[in-house]
Amino acid sequence: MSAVPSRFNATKAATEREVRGAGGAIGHAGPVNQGAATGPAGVLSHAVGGPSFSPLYRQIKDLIIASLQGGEWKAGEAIPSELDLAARFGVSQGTVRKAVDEMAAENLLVRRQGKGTFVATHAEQKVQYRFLRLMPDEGSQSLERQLLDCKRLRAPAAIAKQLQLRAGDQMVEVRRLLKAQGRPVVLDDIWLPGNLFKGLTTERLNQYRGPFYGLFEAEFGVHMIRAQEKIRALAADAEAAALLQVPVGAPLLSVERLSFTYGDKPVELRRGLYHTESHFYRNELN
Amino acid sequence: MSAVPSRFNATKAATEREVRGAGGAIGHAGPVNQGAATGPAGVLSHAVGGPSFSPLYRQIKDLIIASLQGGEWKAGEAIPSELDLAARFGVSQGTVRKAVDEMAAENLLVRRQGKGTFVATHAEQKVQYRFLRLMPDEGSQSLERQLLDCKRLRAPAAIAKQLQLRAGDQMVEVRRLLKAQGRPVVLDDIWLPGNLFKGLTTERLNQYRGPFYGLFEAEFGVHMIRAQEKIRALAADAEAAALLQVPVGAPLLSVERLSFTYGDKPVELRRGLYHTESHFYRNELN
DNA sequence: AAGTGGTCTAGACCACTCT
DNA sequence: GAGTGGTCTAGACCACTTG
Repeated sequence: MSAVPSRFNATKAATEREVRGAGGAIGHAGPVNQGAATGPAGVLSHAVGGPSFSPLYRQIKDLIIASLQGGEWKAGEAIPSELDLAARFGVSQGTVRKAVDEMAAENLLVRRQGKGTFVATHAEQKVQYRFLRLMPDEGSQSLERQLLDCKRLRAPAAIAKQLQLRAGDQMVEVRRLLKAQGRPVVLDDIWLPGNLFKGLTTERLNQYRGPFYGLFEAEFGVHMIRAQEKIRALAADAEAAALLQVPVGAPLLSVERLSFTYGDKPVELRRGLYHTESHFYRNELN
Repeated sequence: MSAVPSRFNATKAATEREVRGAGGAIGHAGPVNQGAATGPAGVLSHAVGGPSFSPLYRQIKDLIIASLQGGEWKAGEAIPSELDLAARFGVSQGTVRKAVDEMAAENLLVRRQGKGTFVATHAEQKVQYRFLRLMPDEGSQSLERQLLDCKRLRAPAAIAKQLQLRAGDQMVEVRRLLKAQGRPVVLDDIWLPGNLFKGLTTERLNQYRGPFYGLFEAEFGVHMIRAQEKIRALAADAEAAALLQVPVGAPLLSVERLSFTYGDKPVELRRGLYHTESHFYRNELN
């Protein structure tokens, strides 16, 4: 459940200061360090010179992430207040705040003044298409979904490798279209690890309203928190041309996406073909 | 030079508290508010119910941005220390810190522990290609530049509009190739407002080592801090095909970029055609 | 040793939401 | 009014860089 984190690491701080054992008590335990006025006391998580240096707020962050990963709080739910978390971890509210601030910046949590802090979700109207960068040239986004296929298969080596599975492991393959005003715009092929998505069927996918990632959170407890995309231009082959209703050889945007859950674990591979005649892929550079 | 910012805005805080005039003294002026123990005093920048609400750290941030915009510190230079800035603005170090934190998160400033805080620049090795998302399938990035053209012209309406100029205003047009291992990969057309880039010539562009954006900072004081891109797939026309050494009709990535400087002012429009046979456009989704 | 940013704490008060 | 996150301050000490 909870553990009081070790303070700092292999530094001079470990000398001449009060030192605590690793097995801290749960709940309110008072400030961890009483040795000096307010300065942090030292305990090392590795031996001197070890590879890990981590400020206290980052250790707190890791503990909160571990709780998210363990399903202690589900997508869309509130996590405990900052004061509660501070008491639980035996640190000040300011330290919890800094941990939560980082997680909010990474879109793991959402702060709402006066209400609390909530586990981020893909299933809300406001962030409905968090990972979808396709925009119409005119008008606003509104896409219909058409499921083409959903089947189980043994992982081909190339796909297995990216998902860190063994070739031949069970996996789910989904193919679908996204349409705008009845015209096909996106053809997606999606691959998911079979062990995480047991019971995923065509019916489940068709019943669910909202984006797939909302379904994955609610039904399978898999949160997509980050993704990498590789984008290229390529010519439509016969199959893609037919499905997207474009001539063979027409230029299409190829978007290959690898999505990660907590702990940088890859849990989805997706290959999208975008017809960019009246839509474009938007990106912000900072 | 400096001004003590107004505290908060049209809120209850403005009552029963010490109030300062707007024309604060420069340099160390002591804490602005002595009325209560530490709480902020109130002055309104607009009348009650005005459209502006801004916490103190954001007002400080705006003042720092104004100084950047005014050229008080140039790209790559150090800005004053947090304590100096705190004294200058009459606020605590913590408030300056929060302002600087936000600016560092937006890549306007770069913090270096023990050394100071520096104005971000495109001219450093570490961030050499901050806005270039093209990656080779194998090996590491190394591109040669070939300038094809640099001329002045009167702005066509479509381009002028995006740069918030009037049609017919002076502008600079640059065309160039980027090559990897001698093979052309990117064809860029670049449009710049003529009034900001007086004296930009083929020679200046060819002489400068490093990315264009480094030159723009150093020679013209124009910092690109943010950009929006619209990406599509299209077929190579005869001209692009010849320059990129691909067949006519070959699929290319079209990347249209609008870049902004301080104050969300657009200062560059760029249209790149990328040959994505052995390169791809990388993107991170959060 | 001095100066800079980085971390941590403690306490005050403000703004927002809900009961 | 109670509870939540948001802002601001003050002070201590740590880590890193430079002289």
